[in-house]
Amino acid sequence: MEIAEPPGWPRTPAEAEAVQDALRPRLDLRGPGPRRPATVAGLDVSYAGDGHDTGAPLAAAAVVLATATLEVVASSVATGTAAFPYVPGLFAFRELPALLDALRGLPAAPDVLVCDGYGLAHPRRFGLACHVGVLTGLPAFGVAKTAFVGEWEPPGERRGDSGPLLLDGAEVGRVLRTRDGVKPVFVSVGHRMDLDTACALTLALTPEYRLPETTRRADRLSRDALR
DNA sequence: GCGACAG
DNA sequence: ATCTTGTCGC
Repeated sequence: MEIAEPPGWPRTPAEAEAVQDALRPRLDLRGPGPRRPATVAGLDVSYAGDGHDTGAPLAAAAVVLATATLEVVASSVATGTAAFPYVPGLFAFRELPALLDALRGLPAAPDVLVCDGYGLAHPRRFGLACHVGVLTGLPAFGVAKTAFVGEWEPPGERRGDSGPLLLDGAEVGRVLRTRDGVKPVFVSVGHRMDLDTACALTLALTPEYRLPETTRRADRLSRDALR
């Protein structure tokens, strides 16, 4: 798929925040999410050695699944190096260059992008899923494995149970149980999506495991590409 | 000021 | 994120 090259990549935290502020006006949080997405792409990045080092070798993967059958219909990998230090809140800049390269390798644009991390549930309300969504123009949301910001209460123990992730009184995400009695995941919208649709899609992508099949496939592909 | 902090 | 042994359970 085609993706316009961003103006430039930041090298310092201050520059990174400036980029976020420049992209923020392009965020589309209106209206419902995609009606009936035929395909969903999972994105993930794996590192060699210490994932904190700048310059660490990495591999980014994009795996497209048919929403109905969860079968892989396309995939792409891109290797590179971490061009930005790991800074909670700015970690999108570490993975973005390689992730966009991986997406460019796809034969066609998927209907939705699922990121391994956060969207609006972010200190500056602009996590990885927001960057990816704005830069590709595609609907995007994030599914994170651990808490980052906001207040929340553990949801019920059954798959499908959920509760709000609140930041300053606003629901910026949802804590969702994808498996009975298993630690919940944190879902938040990135671009051209609504929370209900994002949570419904997350459940559709987790018929067997806690994490979405999309991110599981992308994780395996990126990890394999590293060796 | 101190600690916590997606991957 | 990655580095690792053993262990519990379907």
